[in-house]
Amino acid sequence: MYSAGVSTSERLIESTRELLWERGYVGTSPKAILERSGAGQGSMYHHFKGKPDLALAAIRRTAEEMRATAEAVLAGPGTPYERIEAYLLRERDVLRGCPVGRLTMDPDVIADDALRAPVDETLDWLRTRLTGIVEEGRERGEFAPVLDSAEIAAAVVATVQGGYVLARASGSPAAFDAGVRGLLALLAPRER
Amino acid sequence: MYSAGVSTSERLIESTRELLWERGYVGTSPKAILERSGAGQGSMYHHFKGKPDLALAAIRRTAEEMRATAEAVLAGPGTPYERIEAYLLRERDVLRGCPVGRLTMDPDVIADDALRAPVDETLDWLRTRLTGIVEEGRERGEFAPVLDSAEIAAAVVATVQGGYVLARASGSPAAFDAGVRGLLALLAPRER
DNA sequence: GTCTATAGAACGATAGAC
DNA sequence: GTCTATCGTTCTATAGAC
Repeated sequence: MYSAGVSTSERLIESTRELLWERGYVGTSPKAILERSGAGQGSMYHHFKGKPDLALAAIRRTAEEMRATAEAVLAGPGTPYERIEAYLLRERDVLRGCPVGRLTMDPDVIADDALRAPVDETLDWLRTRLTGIVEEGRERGEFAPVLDSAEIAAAVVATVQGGYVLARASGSPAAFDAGVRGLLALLAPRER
Repeated sequence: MYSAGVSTSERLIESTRELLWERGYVGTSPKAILERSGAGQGSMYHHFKGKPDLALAAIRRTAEEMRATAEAVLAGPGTPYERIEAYLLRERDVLRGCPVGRLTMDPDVIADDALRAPVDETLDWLRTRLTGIVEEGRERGEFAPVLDSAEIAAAVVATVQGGYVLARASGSPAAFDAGVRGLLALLAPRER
């Protein structure tokens, strides 16, 4: 028998994902999740052990989605520089911030190893993925040999994460764009 | 008549500053502030209109302090590159994150123009200050003329703010250091 | 200026009927 | 599997004594 819509547990997870992105873990209450999902109190505690358990399911899915989105761009065509450029310039809802990175400012997420793990793994995967691309560019002569691939990769991810901070502080995506363009200018292959 | 210790309103502000840094605005309750400061319920509402008012006083002071700390390094001796390097490498309690930047992930701070203002102004001041230093370096020939000073400044601030994210995600300051070193390597004056 | 008492709402979770 | 009812606590704020 096919359901006309989505399952209750599915709606709970999706509503939690939205709220975690908007308000973080500390700022998201079970009550708000229930209101958004349309589920009742009992349903939530039937499908999940509690707020941390539901949040974990939501965070895991968000992390997985972020990874897939990044991979789609990073595995695209072009030189290493062009692929990094594509990643940095890809369309983003800048003022909403990074749904994964923002969780690092949540004390209850950082304090809980299970909740922090998917955040850590995702950002670590991204750095490792970018390290490989930078390394490829170094071997090709696109990037200077003196550069450390892992350090450049960290700088790329940090610029994005920090760009969100600047944009949200100023209420405009302009600061994010400026930081990204600055980094790309520094990274750009130049005649030497 | 001199007080033996600090005033109650002073202790309230300092306790709020600590809690905002550790737990953010949403995660900080008046009750927690009272417990940490040792003040009673009545004292807090005598000196401040409520949580937002007290938080505003705390945020303003933290912003002022951050600006003074940055200025102390940026106004130091050395070439523009050396001063930026000194800023990036200055000792930090990396895992605690930035007491100002972390507030951008707080929905209630971003939603309140009065609370967001000191955050915006501080990061904006920092970018402007760095823009001037980069511009000076460009004029001296330390940085390539093709570089946009404001964009480089934004990249510098973003790397720091994003470095905190990476460090907190991984539970280690190493990722912060890597990003900073990556940026410095890209920025370093090279023979051309 | 500080204290205790109290308020109404929201928090996170559980119980038990259906 | 979903619902309503309820629990004990915390949240933010106010009242009023001292």
